[in-house]
Amino acid sequence: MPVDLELTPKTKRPAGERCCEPVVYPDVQREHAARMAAVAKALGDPIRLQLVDVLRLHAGKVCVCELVPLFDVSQSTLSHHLGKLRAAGVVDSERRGLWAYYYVRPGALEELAAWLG
Amino acid sequence: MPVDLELTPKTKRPAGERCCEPVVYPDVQREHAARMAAVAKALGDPIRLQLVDVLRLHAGKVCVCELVPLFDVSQSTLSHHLGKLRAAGVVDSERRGLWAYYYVRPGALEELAAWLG
DNA sequence: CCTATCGATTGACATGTGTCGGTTCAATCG
DNA sequence: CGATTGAACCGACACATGTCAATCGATAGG
Repeated sequence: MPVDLELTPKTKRPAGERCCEPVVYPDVQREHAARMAAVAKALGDPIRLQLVDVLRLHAGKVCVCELVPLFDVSQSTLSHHLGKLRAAGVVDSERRGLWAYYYVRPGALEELAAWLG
Repeated sequence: MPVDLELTPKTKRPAGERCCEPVVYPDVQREHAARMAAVAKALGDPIRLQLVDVLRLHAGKVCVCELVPLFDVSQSTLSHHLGKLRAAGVVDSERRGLWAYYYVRPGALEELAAWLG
């Protein structure tokens, strides 16, 4: 798990010699990082982060019509943000008749939270 | 602190009446969210997240010349990513002669980590 | 000095993102 | 049925982002 980079003391490279051993970042960790980066990216917009915040404060499911007035953007923009959150697996929705209810997918933030420690 | 959204049972609005009370998202929380979103955005790229990962695994400072061979991108691209991380306050660097050493700024991830809790 | 190295900066480019106004479509009410 | 409503979808647009090759400034070695 811990990538073992040796921190060699630096001297100017003697022309043609490599700076340091070609350390490899393990593939497992690469996929791990890619998944977490996708979640972080989804949270990387103030509106989306606030959406998740509100959704988490109500453990239950929240109707879109209650989310829209919270923000200073159009309904279509909000729908777009919700779509991004869903695409990233952070959130999911359930349609009941005319209304759509969103909720944070349980465990969706776990991996990232654990990594951030 | 907890935004109190009442989850009113939904019936079709009688034309002209508002869907729900205009609940306000407190400004304090807005700034809080903006700060965290900025950090999340910085972590929202696989390479940048891996950079932070490597930097954290070495509690100390890591030379750029050791970071470059870890990734499959050009030196200038990596420099660009490091610049973004620094701009977001996640990382800082220290120049020693010809070399630049990067490290994760202590506490930089705390707020986001606590929120993800 | 002259030259090579480290790492940041610049310019260019294709692609992605946030935003909006309209439109669409299913569900609902009268 | 016909009209209305909630919410997703569709361009369109300006702007940001990730990437590279090329260049530059500072530093170090010979």
